Amino acid sequence: MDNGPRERRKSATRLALHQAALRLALEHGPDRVTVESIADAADVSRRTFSNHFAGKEEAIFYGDLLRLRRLLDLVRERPADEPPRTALTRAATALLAESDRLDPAWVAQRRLLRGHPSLIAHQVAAYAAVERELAAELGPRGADELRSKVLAATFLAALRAATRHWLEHPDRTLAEWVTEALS
Amino acid sequence: MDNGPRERRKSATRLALHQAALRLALEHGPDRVTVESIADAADVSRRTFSNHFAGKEEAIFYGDLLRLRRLLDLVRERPADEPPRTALTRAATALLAESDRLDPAWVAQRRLLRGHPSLIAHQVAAYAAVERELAAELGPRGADELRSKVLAATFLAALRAATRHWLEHPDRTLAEWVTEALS
DNA sequence: TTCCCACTGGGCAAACTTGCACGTTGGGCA
DNA sequence: TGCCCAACGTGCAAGTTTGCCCAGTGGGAA
Repeated sequence: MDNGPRERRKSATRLALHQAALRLALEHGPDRVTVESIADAADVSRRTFSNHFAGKEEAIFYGDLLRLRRLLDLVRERPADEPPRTALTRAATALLAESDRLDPAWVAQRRLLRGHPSLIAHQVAAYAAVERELAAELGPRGADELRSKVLAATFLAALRAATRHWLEHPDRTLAEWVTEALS
Repeated sequence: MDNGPRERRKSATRLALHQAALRLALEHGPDRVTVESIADAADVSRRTFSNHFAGKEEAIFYGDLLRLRRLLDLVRERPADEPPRTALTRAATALLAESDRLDPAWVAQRRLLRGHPSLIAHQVAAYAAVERELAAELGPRGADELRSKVLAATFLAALRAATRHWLEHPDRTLAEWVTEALS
């Protein structure tokens, strides 16, 4: 983390592109949004958009990617001798504790997904990549290769299920659903 | 005027540096402000400051420079057959009409000048350069070389005098003082 | 079908910003 | 007086953004 003006500017434009993409997608529907309109909304050239994202879907899901990477970091921050399942549960709890103020953009993003199967392809690809990283992180904690993969897959699946469930039953907090799902 | 993202960003940086410089100079005094602190306040590197301004004084007076350049443009916008003095008067009136919402930063800037003679050197240099440009603009309107220079000099001097007077006697508007001074 | 056109992805050079390094300067202190 | 050091100005290479370019794609009209 260099934290000089250069890095700050770079992630600022990336964030601006993501937020513009998400806002426009929610506003007009994901299909009626052009890369150019996103770039304009972020006060950046179309070319610069391509420097950051391979397509509008990637820009829309950038927030999700950040969230997943944060989860990975939290897992890595767990003590190295912690058993795999404990580390995963604690990391998930920590992630939810960080974002207790429920990010409305993220909720909107989730709802956006439901009606647009084309977007889901990118979503699962992103999750698959993170899943591999997550499994790799579990090896050093005493899980063989297969068990690592299974744990990572089921863990993320449980998270997704709890989130989906929460969107339909907001009567309890997301944290509660997640805790229950992980048990 | 290209008005693409690049130009917008560039003048935004310049403006941010100017405003940071002015704010810090008013806050701590012009002598106790370093180039680095200005750059930090504008979220820009020290090197970038040097790419825009030769020194902190230039950054502080950038607003003045913009104002003078705007005056020059207004003179150029006057009909080409308008006699020199009329064009000058009308341009000054137009400039005042544009900035009727009295820019508090500009007022503060003027007050800042009064206690710091070192800053005045830069100020007069800037005015001298504009004065030459202004004189050059008067030639095509039927004034010989000497008369152009005299007109430009007296015109700017009258503006400065009216402004100074207004700072001490804010009981009438700047526009009124200027109109009176130019007559 | 064929043509047209908006949208897209990406190569390329130029512009802008940045980090680093180096030499200079001017004020404070031993 | 001589030394030290913060602030400054600037050359240079690398990173980022931009404008312009061209080729590929897909959907709609002739």
